[in-house]
Amino acid sequence: MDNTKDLNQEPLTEGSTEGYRQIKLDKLGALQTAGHDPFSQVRYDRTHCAASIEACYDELEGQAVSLAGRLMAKRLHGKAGFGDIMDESGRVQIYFKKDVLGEEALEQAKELDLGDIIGLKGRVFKTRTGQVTVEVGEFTLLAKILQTLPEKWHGLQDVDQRYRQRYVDLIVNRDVLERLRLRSRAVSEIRRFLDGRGFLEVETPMLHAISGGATAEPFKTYWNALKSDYYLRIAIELHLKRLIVGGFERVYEIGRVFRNEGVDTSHNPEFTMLELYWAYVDYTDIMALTEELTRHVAREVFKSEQVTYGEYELDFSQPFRKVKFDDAMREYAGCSLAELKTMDDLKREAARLEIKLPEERGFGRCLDEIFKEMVEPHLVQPTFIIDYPVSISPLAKRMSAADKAAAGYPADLDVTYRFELFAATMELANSFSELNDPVDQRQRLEYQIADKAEGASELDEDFLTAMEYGMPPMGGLGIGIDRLIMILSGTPAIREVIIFPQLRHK
RNA sequence: GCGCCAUUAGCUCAGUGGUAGAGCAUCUGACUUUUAAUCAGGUGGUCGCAGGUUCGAGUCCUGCAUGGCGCACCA
Repeated sequence: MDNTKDLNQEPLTEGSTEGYRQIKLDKLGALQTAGHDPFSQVRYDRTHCAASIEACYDELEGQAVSLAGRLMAKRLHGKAGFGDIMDESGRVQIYFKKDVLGEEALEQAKELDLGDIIGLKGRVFKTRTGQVTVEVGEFTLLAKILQTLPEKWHGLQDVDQRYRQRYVDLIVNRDVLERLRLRSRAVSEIRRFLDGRGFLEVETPMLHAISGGATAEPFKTYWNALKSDYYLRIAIELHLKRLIVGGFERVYEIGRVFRNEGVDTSHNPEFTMLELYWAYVDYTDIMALTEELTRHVAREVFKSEQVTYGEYELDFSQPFRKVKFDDAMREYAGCSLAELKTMDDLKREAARLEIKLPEERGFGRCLDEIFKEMVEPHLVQPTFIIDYPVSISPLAKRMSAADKAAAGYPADLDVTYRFELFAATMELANSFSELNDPVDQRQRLEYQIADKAEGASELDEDFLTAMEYGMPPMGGLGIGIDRLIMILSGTPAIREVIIFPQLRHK
């Protein structure tokens, strides 16, 4: 494209999309012809960030500073003009004046477009209205915008475009950048917290030959060299447990897992999980750790243990409520686990409660459905639901007869040492004293397959073999990081806490 | 996958079968402390895409695409 073409030959397109772009291309071409190619610049030395100019005004008044960032506003006044420059820290006003810059540089400044990236050196002062400002002594164009930024009042509202062009969203909707920055800090803080307690971060495969560790439909892929189907992992669990067999005693992984399911305000098909395993402790230790971790991140990163989340006011400052699964069912579904032993029991209660059970699914999935329908909507404040039935807990250890008696459960009720953490009716964490009996484990996984649970179509024999080498008793934990960030940042939409959420390819 | 709704200028939006609009942005001119700068004058449209009804469709109908919400799927 000829960037130096005469502007007068294209008078009719100036207001069109191509026209806007062509005008900027022409400006760029003129600069390049004059030997001022912005894209030849490789660095710009800064002394300050934008936000520090106002924050440190008392020390900086009258001082020379250098800044770099994006031009976000222009207010021209003939032989002078104001602008706003934005960098990651924030914005500061800049002032161009002919007396200081000279005629040629002032003209170049007036040619700048909203969205151009510039570096500048200047003197800090306050205008007569008291606005902290940098009077520009010299400036350099570091990148030329060719597109047009969205409007300054309303920004970019179109949800589709916000996610597809997240870079534009980030430029004009600064709260998005701030929220994603908090997310990163929270993840760092989680690592610090766990590292400080002797946990070792590890990385395990994302490509799995057998999909396991959770009940979910996997994404399938194909490994050409091996001529084999593979799956993207749906959980991290089974590999981390192998490490505990091998002798690691405290491990965790923070990483992406993939589940082949729909998108809604609390689901993205790829999401970030924290899983950790801690040898020789039980689920009550993990419960304490989970509560401590959650409160720590709320306090250190989000600076508040009270959060407004949609219609809810959540309070993380108080000890989290602990409710037995059985008690929650009695209270909200009006039936105890002792009354729910067969598929017929479930059908009877579902009919009474007017719940539609999933078709062609087994006992566990249907019991889970009743819990989800009747109990979960009540779990607003941070709440641990504890002691899940074995039918929906294939990897959790069975409660001993002594513990069941102590907790008041009937001797014939099969419950496990398991908890889940809920807040704002959403599941945040899942944990148990891990089953380490390889014979029982085999039976449970076979039951899952017979129960037609999704993803459970093939036994992971190597995992069972690992367990046969002896797996110490341990507590395990999984936390949905995206959901935790949603809750702690008060953002009731998972896509607002994921940098590039999944969308249909256009 | 199902239902409802949306899609008009770069962005945010109005437009109720009869000439396609506003604000911001952009262009031209004026303006040396403005800050949603101001003032004057312009440019800018495949009304998501494809059909149909009608003398006439941005508007009504059908299909498709993308998105939103709800449902379904989903520890």
